[in-house]
Amino acid sequence: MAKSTPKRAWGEAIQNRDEQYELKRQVVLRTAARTYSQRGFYETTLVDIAEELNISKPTLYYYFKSKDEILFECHRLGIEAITDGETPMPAAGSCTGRERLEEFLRRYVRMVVDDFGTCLVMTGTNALEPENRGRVIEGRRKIDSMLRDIIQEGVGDGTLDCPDPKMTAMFIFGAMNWIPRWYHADGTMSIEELSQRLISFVMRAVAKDRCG
Amino acid sequence: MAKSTPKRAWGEAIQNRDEQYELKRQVVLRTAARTYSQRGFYETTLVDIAEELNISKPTLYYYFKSKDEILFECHRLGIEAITDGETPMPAAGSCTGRERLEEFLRRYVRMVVDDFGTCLVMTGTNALEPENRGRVIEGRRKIDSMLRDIIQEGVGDGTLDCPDPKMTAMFIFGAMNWIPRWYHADGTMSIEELSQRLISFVMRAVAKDRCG
DNA sequence: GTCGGGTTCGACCCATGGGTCAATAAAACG
DNA sequence: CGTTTTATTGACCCATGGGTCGAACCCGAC
Repeated sequence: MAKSTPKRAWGEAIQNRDEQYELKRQVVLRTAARTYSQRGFYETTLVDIAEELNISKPTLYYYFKSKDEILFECHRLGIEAITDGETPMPAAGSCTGRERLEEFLRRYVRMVVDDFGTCLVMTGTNALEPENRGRVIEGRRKIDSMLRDIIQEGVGDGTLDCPDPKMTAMFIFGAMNWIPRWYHADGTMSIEELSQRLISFVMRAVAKDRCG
Repeated sequence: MAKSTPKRAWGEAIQNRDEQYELKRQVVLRTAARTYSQRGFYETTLVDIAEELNISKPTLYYYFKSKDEILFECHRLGIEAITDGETPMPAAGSCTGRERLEEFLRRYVRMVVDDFGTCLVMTGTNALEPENRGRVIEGRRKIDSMLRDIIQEGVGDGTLDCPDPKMTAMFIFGAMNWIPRWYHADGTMSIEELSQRLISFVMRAVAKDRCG
């Protein structure tokens, strides 16, 4: 039960005040994301999160204004991992739709196995307050249309082939969003391997020319 | 807000006592399943369900012993829709693995768009009490291995082809379990059409010989 | 009728858990 | 060293919602 450092609750190196603050916020978010994903949002109490960090509940309120906000930040980070990746997606037209699809899938899988991505797809948006909820839904919608557009592009340039791009996108999202429910990074299979398998599965389904 | 029959809350024809009881139980379950799926388990209060039925909360307790039991029954019905279908799955060996796969997918999609099936895949098992939870997980495990076995069979008889049947099964379940999150039977697309699209998507990915 | 069981509900109980506050401890500052 | 600012917490508040209970109600049977 006791974490690695029983005395120094947070246990990071000393930095200046503001950095320290931001750093602790991040730690809270990671922990919360993990706990929300594992036990579910409503099954997780703020005391649970606090205990995992060896701090007290009111301290959480020093960094966040509500349980809801914590969840929202987790979702936001998950979404941004896709929409504002450090290296941007190759622009439409710069390569084939099929290549862009592969790149998108690789990114999305990487996102979805991360704490925040997992939290995004495991906890529904129901829990969020109306305003935050709207923002998250908007973000997801954006990601949805990214994939849809890529598929459409691939159909256009002849590298992909499927009857209904919109529905196909949903099937693909389903396959990927389900990953956190069964995949656990316990060494038996690397993320790269997982990602590769998913890509070949999808490619067999939608690529124009067959390739095992 | 007011339902069709403001006076007679339940609104079915009169039957004998026991049938009436069973019938009302079923109505409660359907309503609960729908509400749980739409708003989420924790966002749904027993009063919500009661109001939707024009009855009071204590009446629910005349038919069920807890909120948890209601959810469990919903899950149970969802699972049984697959495991104990009226017409049993064709036995292994009676036809090709590929044919059995198609049949399984058709069944599963039909299940997943039904109220209970939707509830099963939308609400996590976290909400359930340990005992019921175990039973549900056991049921899901059984369904999982059904699909896995079918795929394996297909690989064995040469009608299917995929590198990792276990993982492939998970991708397929993901694609199907995600359906309730975007598909709504509002007339624009029939369940049969949906089912057919899903099947061709999956078949392109795992069938040995290509067929658009 | 009126009796008796099946059915329904208003009113209540109470544990849970999100959220607050005033008081402390720990740094930073001079 | 005081003093101010930042960080942390024990103790508390209170709305919510699952669950209970006894009274009332309905309805068929004698």
